[in-house]
Parts: sequence; structure tokens; C-alpha cells
Amino acid sequence: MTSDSLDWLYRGTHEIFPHQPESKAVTENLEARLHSDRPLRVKLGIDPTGSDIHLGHSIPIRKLRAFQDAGHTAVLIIGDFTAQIGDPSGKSDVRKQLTAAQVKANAETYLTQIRPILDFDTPDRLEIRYNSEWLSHLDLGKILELLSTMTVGQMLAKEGFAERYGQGNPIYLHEFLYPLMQGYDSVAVQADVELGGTDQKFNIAVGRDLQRHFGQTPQFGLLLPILLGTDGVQKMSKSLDNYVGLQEDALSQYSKLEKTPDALIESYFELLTAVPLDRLAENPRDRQKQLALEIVQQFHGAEAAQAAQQAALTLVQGNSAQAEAVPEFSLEHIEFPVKLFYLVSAAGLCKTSSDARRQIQGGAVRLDSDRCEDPNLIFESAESLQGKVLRVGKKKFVRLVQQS
RNA sequence: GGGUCGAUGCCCGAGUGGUUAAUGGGGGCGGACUGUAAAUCCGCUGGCACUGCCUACGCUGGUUCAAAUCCAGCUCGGCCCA
Repeated sequence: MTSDSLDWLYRGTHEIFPHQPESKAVTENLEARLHSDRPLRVKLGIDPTGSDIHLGHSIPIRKLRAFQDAGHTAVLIIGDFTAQIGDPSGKSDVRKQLTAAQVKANAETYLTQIRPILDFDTPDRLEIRYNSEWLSHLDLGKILELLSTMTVGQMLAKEGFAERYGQGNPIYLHEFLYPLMQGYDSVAVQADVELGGTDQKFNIAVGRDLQRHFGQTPQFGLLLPILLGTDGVQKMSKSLDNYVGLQEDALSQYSKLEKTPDALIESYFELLTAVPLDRLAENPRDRQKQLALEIVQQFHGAEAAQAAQQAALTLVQGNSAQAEAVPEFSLEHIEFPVKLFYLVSAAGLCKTSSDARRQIQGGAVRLDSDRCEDPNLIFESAESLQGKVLRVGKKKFVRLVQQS
């Protein structure tokens, strides 16, 4: 076993614990455990708290896939039960609780979004479990047993809690239960390894304690970095709108990724692709394109990725009329004659008609390649607009058609 | 439960009776420049099918020709006391 053959394990990995490279013991050296006689059970838990997942979430999923490809079993835990409590990790507030129905709907969309990343087909490589399966049946006795394994001091040592407590913000008791429940998941599925972001260290460690408590061999923790968003400053998240969603269309993914800040490019390659890092394009601009192409490919296939690249190129050059991937907007519900500002807002290019007026006056709006600066410009008929591309700024555009 | 301070536009934060969606910063959007980026400079940043009309300064009511600004009650939050 050479370390070269384990590139897939270490690529992008922030930390593995426990980490005793000298030890031959399967409890302390993950490499040793990897080469034991049975496939390992590798756990990744995701809480279906929203409807979209983005590239940041894909990192541990990709690592899970790497384990699958190395012959191990991916145990994907859908936290349908824990999602209703909310993980306090990295949060400065209580997370709002979701209803069972919301959670169920979210879980379904998650699975379809994850499908391109994981190996769903090879037998025995994927196990999907819902943690309500065991968590919803815990009785009070069992819960007390879990609670008795940890002290308030240990809980308060967790960064989010310490901060909130220090600032006099409330911490509800049920939040203390979250790490214990996530940890109990590891017991329930008998995990050998648990994957997670660096903010998961505490919870994964609790899993180890609980496994030990219940007589199992404790799992390893494999921590992955938290991906920075396309703004290059804060972590990728939907609420900051600096994310690239897995189910976005190819063009939209491509156009976001091709302007990834230079400082982030290498880490994006490392965490989100399998491209060898010594094979990156020289020119920074080419790198951005290479990155965008690589990633879009994973979700939409090579052909669609190429098409997106072409479309992005033509759009930028202003030849929007020639671009293929421009969404269409039907004029059938528009009453003619129509003023430009209304058309822009009706087509969804601006949120409000007032905003549309401002954008037009600011020189952001083009019809094909002509800039239009009069919001009250009147169009008499749908025929006169047929096939033209209406555009606001560089990113938003539609092709006008008479009927859909 | 008592005292006290506070609640302003996406966020922070000025304003403390009188033209005007309300200073400033951040963020966002747009324009120029560029590598489609960053940095920089400039513009915009309540709503409406808009030469005008409507809604806005926690909520409700009041005083006034006139209120984000004064008064009363309420709701929520911080701090202090119990």
C-alpha cells in the first residue's frame, strides 16, 4: 500500500481523526482500517432543511463517491428527524423548525440532485437511511442514557453554544440533543467513517463517544473544508446568494463559475473536480473556463457543458441573438401597444416595473444589440419583437417569441 | 413582577414638528475600464401599464394647518433589580 494509491482519500481532505500514522491498529489508523478484509461503512448525514443543494454540499458527497469507487459502502443518512430540530453548528441562532411534510419534500429533491454524484447502481455500494427510522422510536429511558454520556460543560465547549451562552442568548435544551442524535446515527448504522465539514468535528466526535458507549469500534472522522462562495469571501450559501446550485441549468452554472475569483480557483479544482492540480491551464482566464467546463460537465454532460460555454461566449460578445441557450418569453399575454419598461418587468428581467425603469435609464437594457434608454419606448405589435433578445445587464436575457 | 433604554428603508445607522421616499456607510444592481474577474471611477438602490397617483420611519389611537419627530396605550428586544 503506497500513499499514491490513496490520493482519492487525501485530496481536499482537511483532517482525519484519530490520526496515528505510525500505528497499525485499525482503531487509530484509517489506512490500516481501509485495508482490513471488509468494505467500510462510510456515513454522511444530510439534513433536508432546504430545497436546493449547492456545490458546497457536494464536497462531502464527492468524497463519499470516492469511497464507493474504492469498494466501500456509502451510508447516506437523510436526517428527516434531525432536520426538524436544526443543527446548531455554526449558527448564532436557534434554527427554525420544519414540518414533517416540508422535510419529506426536501428529502426527495435532495436525492435527485445528488444522483449525478453518487454511484446508485453498483450493488452494495449505497445504503440510504432515514434517521427517523431509529430516532423517532427512542423512549425516554434511552434518551436519558444518551444524555448521561455528556456533561453540560462538554456541550458548552462547543463553539456556537459557548458564544451564545456568553452573549446571554438563549440555548434551548433540545439543541443539546442534536449532537447526541447525530452521534446515535453512527451507532445505528455502525459507521466506520463519518464525513463532514470542518464544523462537524464536535458532532462526529460525539458519535465516537456513543459508539464506544454502546460497545462498537469508534468511527473515524474525515473533515472537509467549507467551500467559499463565488464572492470569494464568505462560505457558499443560498442566503448570501454566492452559490452555484446543483440543479441550475448549464448556462447559469457556467456563467457563474467562469468568473470564479483567481484566489479560489485552485481550491475549487481540488474540491470539486478530479483534475490533477499540476495540469491546470497556465492562463488564469483559461483556468476559469476549464473549471466551469469541468464542473458543468459533472451535472449536465460534456455536450451541454460545451454548449453552455459557447452560449456564454456569444452572449458576452453581445451577439446574444445568435446564442442557443437563451430562455424564451412568450408575448401572448402582453397587450399591445406596450411600453418598454413594462415589457422588461413582465418578462421577469426586473423584479418591479419601477426597477425596470431605472435599469433602462441606467443604460442596462438592450434589445438585440441596441441599447434602449427610454422606458416609455412603445412597441406596437408582437410581430415587431419576434425573435429578438431582450437583455438586462450581462446576465439576464430572454428571447421574445409571439407564442410559446 | 419593578426600573430603564431602545425599535427608521436589504443591513448598519443619522435625523428629533414643516419643501422632496428621509443624511451617511455596507451590500446589491447597472455603466466605463478589464481577463466576462479583482481594483478603480460614475450612476441607481419604496410601489404602480408613471408626465401623475399610492404606501412608508414597531402596532393602534390622539394632539396639530402640519408628525419618523409630541402624547397615550400595546407588542417586541437589550440592560439593571427581584
